[in-house]
Amino acid sequence: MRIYNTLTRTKEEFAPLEKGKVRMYACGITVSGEAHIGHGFQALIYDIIRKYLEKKGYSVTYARNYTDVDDKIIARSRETGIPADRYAAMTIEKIDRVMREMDIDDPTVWLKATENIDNIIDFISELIAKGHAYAVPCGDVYFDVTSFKGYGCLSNRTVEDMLDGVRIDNGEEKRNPADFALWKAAKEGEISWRSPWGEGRPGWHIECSAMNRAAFGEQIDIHGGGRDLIFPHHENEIAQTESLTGKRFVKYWTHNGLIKVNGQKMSKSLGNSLLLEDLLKSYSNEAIKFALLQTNYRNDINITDNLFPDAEKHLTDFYRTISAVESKYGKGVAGNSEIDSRFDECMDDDFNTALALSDLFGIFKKISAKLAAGDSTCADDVAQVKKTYSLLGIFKKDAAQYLAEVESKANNVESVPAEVVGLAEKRWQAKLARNWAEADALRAEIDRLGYAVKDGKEGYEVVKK
RNA sequence: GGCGCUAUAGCCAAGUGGUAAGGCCAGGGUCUGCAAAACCCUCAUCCCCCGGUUCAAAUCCGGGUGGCGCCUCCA
Repeated sequence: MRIYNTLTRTKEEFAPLEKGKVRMYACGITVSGEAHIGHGFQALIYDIIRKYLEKKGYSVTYARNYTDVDDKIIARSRETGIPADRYAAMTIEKIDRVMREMDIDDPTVWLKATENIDNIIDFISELIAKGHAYAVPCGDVYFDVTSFKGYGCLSNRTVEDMLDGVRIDNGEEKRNPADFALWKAAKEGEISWRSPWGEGRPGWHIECSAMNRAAFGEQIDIHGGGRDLIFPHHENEIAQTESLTGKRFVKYWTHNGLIKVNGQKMSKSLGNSLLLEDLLKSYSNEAIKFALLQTNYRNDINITDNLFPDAEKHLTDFYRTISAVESKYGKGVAGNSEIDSRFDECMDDDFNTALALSDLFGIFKKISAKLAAGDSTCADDVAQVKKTYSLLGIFKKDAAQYLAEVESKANNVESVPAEVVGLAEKRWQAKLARNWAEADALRAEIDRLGYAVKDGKEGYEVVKK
């Protein structure tokens, strides 16, 4: 199995530090707002990586964090009048709920910054003792980037490079503009904890280093997060942890691509954030996953208007086939090793979910052909597909349940005006009377109103064009 | 200005040395009063440009150009 390592910019053969065991950590969400599709994608891909490693026989410990104290949370707290800790807890609850709706599993361990304040303070104290960090009179503590020779190794930049674009705030008392905060002194009315440097709160980067150490010790196998975290967040984690331990912190650094909407970066300022909660109103969680996994996790995903509808359509087709097979032959027995080994072959190459999903079209073509030919082994193939692909979070539902869900979500999106419904009914009657001229005239009328009539065997359906 | 990612058909997208997967769209056909659906067929002599390495390159190297991102909070 090969994994792309951001540190070396190559795909490397995967071999954990300790045989048979994998320690992995993925940076979670700063809980200042709602979960968007980018958060969902990141949670999804690391959930899949964890599950695939387990399938390969590894015993995986997977930790994720919630950053539950930061500037934005404090700002939200001010705006809403809700205490920061309560605001964070409420947001976490909301995010957890939507992730469950997405059917993304919890990690082995959930870590929260506010529950690790002692670990963070210890970590900072040790850095100061070793000469890698310094406290300034106002109560801030900074990491001294010049004290760590490897600084910049992940993002491939030097301290000089960084000074080029760094913003210098006059209020800060840093020795070097590239130094970053480990501890921030509390301002009036802010949530804070007692520390050797006064009342304050942890900086963002230190929490991941400290919680990693608390959860795993000095070294881990896989560390993940969005590509936007490479610098400065992950660079700083390396600096903090490695200057303390003197050991390589992470064996494989992995980074997922970001979500773009019609070619533009998704951001709050552009107002194009797609919230999971909203998407789930229109699409099944499986369609959302299918859509996201059609692109390699390392690439950015460009969400175009037809991405989710197409994914839903494909899944609907697949589920219809599953339904037809199961109603004829019942539930089969998974035993098609070809489907499963081909899937593993794709996943072994840096979790190539895009390739694995594209195989489904061929697989279902064969299943349909078998069904038409009266070959009952198609039921076994269906059972295998469900078993194999459930790792990606699809085909986990009962076919009837899925089809009903999609229908109700589709109805949720479009409601047909009564006028059109009336015309369609008139047309159906004309059709039954074999009055083709009138039926066609009514079809044209409905068409003008922006709807289309589709006849089935037993009735008709009206859809928005 | 520095750093990184990326460039494959109208669109999405896989493919890291052996001669272009898959999906959408489009076109043709079968079927059906018509339409839709379904099914079948077709759809990149070529992978941004220019050089180089090689028997062989979309794939490796060098140089360009374009797009995106990071350098401030960000999955």
